[in-house]
Amino acid sequence: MPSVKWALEAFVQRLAALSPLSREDISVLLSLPGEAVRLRGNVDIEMPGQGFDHACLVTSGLVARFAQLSDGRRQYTALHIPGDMADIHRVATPLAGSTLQTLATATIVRVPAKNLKRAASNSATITQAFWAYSAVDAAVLSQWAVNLGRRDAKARMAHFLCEMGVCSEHSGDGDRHEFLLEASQGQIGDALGLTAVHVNRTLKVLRESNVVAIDGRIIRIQDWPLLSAIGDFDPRYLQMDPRAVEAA
Amino acid sequence: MPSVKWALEAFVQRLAALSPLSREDISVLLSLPGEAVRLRGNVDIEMPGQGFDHACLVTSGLVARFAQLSDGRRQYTALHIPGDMADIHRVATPLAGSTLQTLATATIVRVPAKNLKRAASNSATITQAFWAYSAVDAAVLSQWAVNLGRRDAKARMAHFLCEMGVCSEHSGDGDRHEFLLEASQGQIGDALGLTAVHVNRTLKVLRESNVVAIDGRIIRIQDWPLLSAIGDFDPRYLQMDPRAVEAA
DNA sequence: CGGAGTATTGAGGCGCTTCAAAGGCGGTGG
DNA sequence: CCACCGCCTTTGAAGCGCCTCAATACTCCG
Repeated sequence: MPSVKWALEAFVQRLAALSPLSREDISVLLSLPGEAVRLRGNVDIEMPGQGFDHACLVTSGLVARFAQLSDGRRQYTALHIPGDMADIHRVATPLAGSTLQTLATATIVRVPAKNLKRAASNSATITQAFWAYSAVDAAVLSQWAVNLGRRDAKARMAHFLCEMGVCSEHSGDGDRHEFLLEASQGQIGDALGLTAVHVNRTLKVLRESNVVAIDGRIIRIQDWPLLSAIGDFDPRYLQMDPRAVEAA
Repeated sequence: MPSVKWALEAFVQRLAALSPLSREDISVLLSLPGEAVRLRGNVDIEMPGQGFDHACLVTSGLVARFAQLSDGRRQYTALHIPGDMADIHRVATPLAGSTLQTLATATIVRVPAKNLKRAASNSATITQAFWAYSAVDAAVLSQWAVNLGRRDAKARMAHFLCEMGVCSEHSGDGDRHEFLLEASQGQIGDALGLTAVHVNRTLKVLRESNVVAIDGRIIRIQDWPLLSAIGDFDPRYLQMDPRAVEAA
């Protein structure tokens, strides 16, 4: 049961894994203020066009970053798990118009942007860590673009499930072979650029070939090697997987 | 005719527009060393898996950042015009496996990574500027993901042409209504997640409805309002367009 | 127990891909 | 200098993948 304190610690640990931080940096980051908020599913957290006052630290649940077309359809550009600071990039460019939405019930911590700015201004190593964090985020996004542009529905789904598996394992609850994915099929469609109906059919194919089993929103991956082959999945880009880091 | 000096100046100007830089920062950046290289089209600049020694400053021509599937198909994740530092994000996370390819003949400047690292380490404001630059790059990429996931070929092409128009105008050669796009239809397909054949058909539709005219690789946009309506294009995300910046 | 959101399945249609072939253009070598 | 070759563009025909519309059943919550 991730607490607010846990989420902040996880975030700082991730930063430290990407870029060296001094003991003082870490204590500055751990004492960042923030207001915890609990939200139900399918709620928009930030409105586009508004000023950027607060960054969003995910504490429990799942939060999607998305962009919207003028007709209202959405495309998720990232999914954030507990321990992620979903929109820290806006500290660097407040104009960037990304917006956030909860998938299921989630609790988030609203961290004032000016405190993040100040922390970055006062420590070059913190700025570098934020930059590295944003850069990994962008690397994940570029894999997402490949998924959308060049893979068919089955491969897209397989790649997505592998990514979610590795992330869940890293976030501490569940391992990659069995984890909770708190998203409806329509929301999965917004991640994969598919309709809800086709998400359903695609999952059915994977289920019937005994690659994955689905019980409610629990995903059990029965044949990881096959699934990652179908999705052409290489976990290195996540910079999260201990097994992959070893290999490098 | 963009020179090496011009490209570096354009890059520094762009940085300064995104994040405040001191006079000293600017002179440090302008004296960055680098080796100019001229490359023909369709050449891979960086191989994946190699270490990251040099960043790539585009001086003339067009350079694509891409990811590759195991079957060899490519998806471009960014197109870089003269004045862009194509892979500066790798200074922050060298593990990020983005690779570069020239589209047509291009000249680039290879800037040693360690000089960029040192410049960032010595100045917090330079680090912030690099971070902001990467963040805008990521914002463009997220629009690209929306394009791939949620728009059909015609809208995708329209959005792409609008983006290229604004970028060309900003880079100084041509305006948004008439510019040179040095890419084959197959390469445009790699940007849009389409086959070369369908790129051709899609362009034909746009030509026959008198929205754009194409003469070799010169794009003339005859009806900008209509094209940007078809593509649902809003230039603000580029953080490049003076008219859009005014509006904000 | 009723209602809203979600999952599931079918039928039909369109959009994009694949395969194929012909013509244009520039570069290279005999 | 011209013939040739490779790359690019263009167009056609056929097929499949995904979407749209639609209907039914399930689950959670008030």
